[in-house]
Amino acid sequence: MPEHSEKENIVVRFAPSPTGFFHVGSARTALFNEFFARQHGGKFILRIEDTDEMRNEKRFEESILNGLKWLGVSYDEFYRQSERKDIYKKYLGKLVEEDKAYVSKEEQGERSEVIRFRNPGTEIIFSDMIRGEVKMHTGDLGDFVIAKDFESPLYHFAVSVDDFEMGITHVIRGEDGISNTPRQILIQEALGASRPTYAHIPLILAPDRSKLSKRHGAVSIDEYRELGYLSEAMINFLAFLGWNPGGEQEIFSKEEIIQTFDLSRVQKGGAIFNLEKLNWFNKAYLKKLPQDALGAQVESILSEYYDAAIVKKSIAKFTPILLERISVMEDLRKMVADGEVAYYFLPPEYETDMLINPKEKKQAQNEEDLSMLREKTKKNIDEIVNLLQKNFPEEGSEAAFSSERIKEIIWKFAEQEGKGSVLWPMRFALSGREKSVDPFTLAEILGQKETLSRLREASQKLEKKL
RNA sequence: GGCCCUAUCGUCUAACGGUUAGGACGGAAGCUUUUCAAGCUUUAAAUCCGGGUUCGAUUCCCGGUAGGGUCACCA
Repeated sequence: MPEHSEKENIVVRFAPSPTGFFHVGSARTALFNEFFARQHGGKFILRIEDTDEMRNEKRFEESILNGLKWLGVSYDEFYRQSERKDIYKKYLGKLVEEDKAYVSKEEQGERSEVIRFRNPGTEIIFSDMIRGEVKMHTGDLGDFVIAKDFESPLYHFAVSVDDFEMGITHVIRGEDGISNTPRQILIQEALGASRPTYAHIPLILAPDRSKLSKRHGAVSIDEYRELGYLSEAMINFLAFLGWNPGGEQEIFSKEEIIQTFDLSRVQKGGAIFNLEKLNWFNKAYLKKLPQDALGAQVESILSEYYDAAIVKKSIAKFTPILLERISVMEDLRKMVADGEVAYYFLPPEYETDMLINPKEKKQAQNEEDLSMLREKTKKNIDEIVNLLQKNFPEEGSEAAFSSERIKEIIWKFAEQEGKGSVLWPMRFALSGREKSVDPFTLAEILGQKETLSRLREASQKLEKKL
């Protein structure tokens, strides 16, 4: 709701260096820049800081670009520092000419000559939108190196020149940049540039409160995307790490975030990257997605493991059930690996006595009790078969074979005999698992024919043990 | 170590001098078609410590402690 957008011409930049895969912390910095720019109708510049030829890699730049695209971050201008060497050279020459920098003979280090900044050693006070006034001495910085030679500017110099040339009004970056600020301000002053407003956002931490890095698991945006996380969830999660609009609503679309975003409400302390909360966000967004789109994804994953035709047949029925159990698409593969999906497609294999309700089985004192339980369980399964056959006379009337109808038919009998003694065996006969969806839903998914076949199979297995 | 930043439930956070310190994730318990899942309900759980200022401090100030960042011819 910014009404003042026209007044100030805001220009921000996101300036990553392509020396690693797109980190979630970087992603959040990019997002905060974008929120701020969009809210104020300002300009958002993407600047690849690739002055270190030894460490840059094209694949890292691609990772950043792909990640930004995935997060829906669009930029108004794009630059690579490696393509701007003439500009740096010009300013370097100017500073040397004005004796604000000088070519220095070196006794140690890689090369015998570098360009150093003539540090006036003044005290720098700058205001930070998040932290307030920050004061630092620059004397102990000495005459720091700003370029290896006229062709090879170093980070601080390139940043300062670019921020100046590009008219950057607000520098929004990670807290690790805070101690770089005085050096950059010194260079700005030498350049005659105006000073941007700073906002140093807190770092994203690992669970042990150290800086989040590869040894803590997935830290790159690429990994989360590949695991099937939804970009909406990632955006929401990242935005709420260190910032929140104050109310009790947690689910915010990117548009809503842009509307309410406020740098002065950004937290000062670092925030731990909490995967469980991310998963919760993901699940919430998963639920909001249209079922058929999700069904297509579920189908394509399951078809890798099971007969595609069978998967296709009842995809619409079990997609919602599967979705209830996962927070990320990738979890579906885990479910398959854990055998939690197979019974939809293949007749289950199990120990016969597993058909007996475990609560009853536990109470059995001896072989005789157990035998009686087998008999009772078989009787109950037979009755279920009987009821089903009686009520669904024609084979193949799949449409009528609904969970509601099945429940209606079985329910009275189940209540009569004890729900546990009827429902457990029924469910187990159909799934072969101690944990599964409820028997009625499962029966509907399997269809009349398969349901009866599995029940009869169970009955026969019990028969053999009697 | 120097400089700098930070400090509310386990975690993310709300409360910008007066609240039974609120919400969410996660945990526990209960309910539901005696398994799961989902859902709903309930519940445990925090102002780092010590001094000030003030009628009154989570909130303001100082000190301590703890954590973090940064100190390149990397970015």
